[in-house]
Amino acid sequence: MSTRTPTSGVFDTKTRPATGPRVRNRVEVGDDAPVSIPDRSTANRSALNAPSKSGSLSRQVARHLRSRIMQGEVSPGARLPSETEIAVDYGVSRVTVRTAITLLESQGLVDVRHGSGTFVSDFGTEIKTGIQELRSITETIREMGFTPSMERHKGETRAASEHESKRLDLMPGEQVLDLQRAVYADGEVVAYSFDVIPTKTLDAQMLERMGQGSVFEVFETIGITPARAMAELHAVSSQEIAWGPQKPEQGLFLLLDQVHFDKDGKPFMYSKSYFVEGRFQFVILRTR
Amino acid sequence: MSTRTPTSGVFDTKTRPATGPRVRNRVEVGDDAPVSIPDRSTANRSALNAPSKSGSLSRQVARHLRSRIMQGEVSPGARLPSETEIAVDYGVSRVTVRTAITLLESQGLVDVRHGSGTFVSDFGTEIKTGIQELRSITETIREMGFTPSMERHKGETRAASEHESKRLDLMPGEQVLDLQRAVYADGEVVAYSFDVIPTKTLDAQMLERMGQGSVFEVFETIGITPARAMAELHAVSSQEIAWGPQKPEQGLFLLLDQVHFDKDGKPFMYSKSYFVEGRFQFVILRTR
DNA sequence: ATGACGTAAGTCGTCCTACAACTTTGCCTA
DNA sequence: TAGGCAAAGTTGTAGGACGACTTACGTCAT
Repeated sequence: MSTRTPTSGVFDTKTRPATGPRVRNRVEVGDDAPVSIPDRSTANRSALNAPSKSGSLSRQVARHLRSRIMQGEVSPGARLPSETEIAVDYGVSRVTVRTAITLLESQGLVDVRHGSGTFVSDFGTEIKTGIQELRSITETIREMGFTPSMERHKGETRAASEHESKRLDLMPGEQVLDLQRAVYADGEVVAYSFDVIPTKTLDAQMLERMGQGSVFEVFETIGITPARAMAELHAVSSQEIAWGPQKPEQGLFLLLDQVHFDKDGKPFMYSKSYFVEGRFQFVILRTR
Repeated sequence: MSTRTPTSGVFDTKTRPATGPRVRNRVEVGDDAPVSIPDRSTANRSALNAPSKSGSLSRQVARHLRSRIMQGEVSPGARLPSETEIAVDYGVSRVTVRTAITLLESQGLVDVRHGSGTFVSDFGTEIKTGIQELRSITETIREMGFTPSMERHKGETRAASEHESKRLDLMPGEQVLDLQRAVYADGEVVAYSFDVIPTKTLDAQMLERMGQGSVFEVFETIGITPARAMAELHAVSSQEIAWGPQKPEQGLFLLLDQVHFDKDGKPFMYSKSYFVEGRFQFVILRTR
């Protein structure tokens, strides 16, 4: 029985005025008035302004819904309010809500059933460390309940190789920061990270900070927001990758060969992350 | 320069009469149909009927667009026709096209830019198989332009192991079909597939057909629609997996250890797919 | 009382039309 | 020539309507 009875009180029904007037009249768009925002602000509508108002409206709604689901506002298997309800709640059109939900569905977070409703995936919340979500390794480790740490093995600037130039869309011979680090979780090595970062947009101070903590966090401070990464998966068996006292015996790794892009689609980092087989669990939710 | 000049002749202009009347009259489909569908069927609309008419209309459009892109009808970086054009072309509403494109975008196949157009993603490398999409191996191979084939190595019924029972939500000792096959693309082995299928819901004839072609297709015929799969990724190095004359030397594989669920969330297959390293390119688009 | 059946309400899927927001192009003006 | 502005094209959102599908419930015959 995976079909539950629609929980009526989920989400926010309680927090809304039950019989409010709910006005939605578009106040007569003035002829020459270039912009006129119709009066349809509401509780969650304004909530959208708080965390992140970047991107299209539907993406904002998607983000907001996502965070609410992740925070357990709706339990797995339970039904979401109808699209119409959500639309009214956020003060947006049903089209926008549908677009947002389509996004969440493609991420496997919810399950839309024609004629029945939209349900939170039964495993959707368990896989928040799924590989298809872009986040830093340290962040992921921390979220899994371990304490991340890093050991820098190498950190020097050099000319980019042809392969790297192609990936990073660089001119031949441009300088890059070559960063080689071991990643630990609770003192146990879980991955070896090889990052290549163009120095073009960085100053010396940034270069130094890159070696310390999370590369992602440094990027954030200079206004580069990682938006997506195109990753290739490979199985690798080699003794040339690891180093140090904890160097794994068999030399078996899962390689994530990836180029990171910012929100404008510009590549800003090329990295090869070798995850020690067995120490890190990669989960993918595959959908149609 | 990731922004290319919009190639004007992309997609289907060449394959259509350049200045033709652009007939858009209904071809057939008539029958006794009481419903009167507005006259907007067209070339690609009918094309939707051919390969796979399962799922919602927008999913059909998404599949069709996807296959066209995969087959290189539009080169990476080039612009797709406008949503309106596509809608007219397929004989569907723009909303449906938008839903389809949203899907493709979330899979990383295209890049939608407000006010500019929809572009085929250009990440330096050609887009290959997105791993987060759930499809049969044979289907994927076929879409990449190769001819898939299979060789059955083993196909017997036995009692499920404890591990398998847990994954498939079975009672202890229940019977399963143990299927071991090699997967070929153009005669070259690319993967070794180990499928475990409960026999509970199958008759003898189905069991036999399972061994022949795509398992997914057989499931489709009995009303079981694969909806999602929870997959674990591993790197494996072993000589115990492959067999036959094309057995790879180094025995290095990328393992996809996954449980398949139907649309109701019930598990119906547990499979371990060992992909020969280097023969199959897995791509993941990671987003925030 | 019980079971089968049909109906009605609720929900997602698609369609249509219209307009806002954004991008690109190219003409026009200073 | 450089800059700015207008227009055309494209995606994003809105609102209303109806079809398709699912579920719940009441009715009726057994």
